[in-house]
Amino acid sequence: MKLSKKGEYALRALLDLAMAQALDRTLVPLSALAEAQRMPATFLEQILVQLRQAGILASTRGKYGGYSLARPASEIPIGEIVRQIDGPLAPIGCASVTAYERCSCPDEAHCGLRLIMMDVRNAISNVLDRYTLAQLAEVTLQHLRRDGLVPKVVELVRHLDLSTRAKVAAKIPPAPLEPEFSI
Amino acid sequence: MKLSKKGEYALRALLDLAMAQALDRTLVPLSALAEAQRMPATFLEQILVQLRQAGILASTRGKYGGYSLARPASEIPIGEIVRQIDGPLAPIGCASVTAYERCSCPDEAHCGLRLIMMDVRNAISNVLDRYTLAQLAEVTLQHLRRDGLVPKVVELVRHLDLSTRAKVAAKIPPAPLEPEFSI
DNA sequence: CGTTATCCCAAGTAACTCGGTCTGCTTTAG
DNA sequence: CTAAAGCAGACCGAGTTACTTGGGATAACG
Repeated sequence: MKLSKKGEYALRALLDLAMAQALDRTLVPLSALAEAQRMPATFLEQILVQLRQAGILASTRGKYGGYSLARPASEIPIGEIVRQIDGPLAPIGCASVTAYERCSCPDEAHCGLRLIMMDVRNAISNVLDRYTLAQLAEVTLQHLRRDGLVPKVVELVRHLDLSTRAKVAAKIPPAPLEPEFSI
Repeated sequence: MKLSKKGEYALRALLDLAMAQALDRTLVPLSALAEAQRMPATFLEQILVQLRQAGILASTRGKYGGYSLARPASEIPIGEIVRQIDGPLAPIGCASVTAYERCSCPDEAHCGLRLIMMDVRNAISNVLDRYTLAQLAEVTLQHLRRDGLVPKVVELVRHLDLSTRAKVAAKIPPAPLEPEFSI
């Protein structure tokens, strides 16, 4: 029931991005994301491209460019990220809701295995599809604040020319406004 | 969050074995298990060996031999089978209860990802560690009975010389008696 | 303009895993 | 002795994973 490294890196990067955004650093370069969580930058790049193509991430090119969330973090369920990178949540195809696939067993109608695996898939979905990136970021920030800390990614962005970066960031068209929390 | 084919085959074979046992066919040859669920016999064999070494399965060699459960089906949680074949249930090592492993993130104490993945691992465990093979077999048998059917594996064993097979089966030392149901 | 920091994209790749097969035993009932 | 079973383990091709490499395209800044 493993999550791939790719999936893990995607979640780490997005979590950092969401926290940075919550602290008004909306545009974060790949290098900062990679360093903050000690992930191989070139590998992470592929993942971020995939997330952009999936409409989860937006990017700004050129000097002082970087990545930002394409939508408010509160509208990005963790399950969407995992599905995008690692495929369906269900342990076997015939138990999947979003990507059902017939399995090899001769009699699916009477297959107890399928029933139990549907339970598992629902249990997973009940966690991953309920939590959003915003909640995940909020919880993590609370933990950090409690110990008087700031996310490493934010530290790293601080060193950069902030005034210019802010100008670039300001150009991002539909300023992703955070709607009210609703859970 | 996939279950491997190996894990799937293990569960299918054990489910058939448990159903066969519930219908007084305690000793089932590899060939019947493989055919009943259309699994490649030589591959399945490796899996069954692994399950025997793990103390889940017992085997009887020689003509009219076969496999049987090493313990009552009610004492074999599905989670144990999955862990044995596919490793820990947790999506990432640092969220595992039974096989914790430090992850690469620089600050595990404040890692929100870990928290949510522990939720996932608990959700999975709440399904797989609560259901036993006996319950799985019972549910499946009920479904079959409702439609007047019998598990294919039992059909297949029927064709074999039953009197001899029963004699062989009788030799299995501590007749795995089914204790009272306790859920 | 050129430099520099950034993202974009496609290809390559080493190691590993998956899903098996093949070969040749040993054990046991008849 | 033979047939039916399990045992042991080497082998293998294809795919996946987790990366790296290399060569652009963009955009700010001097």
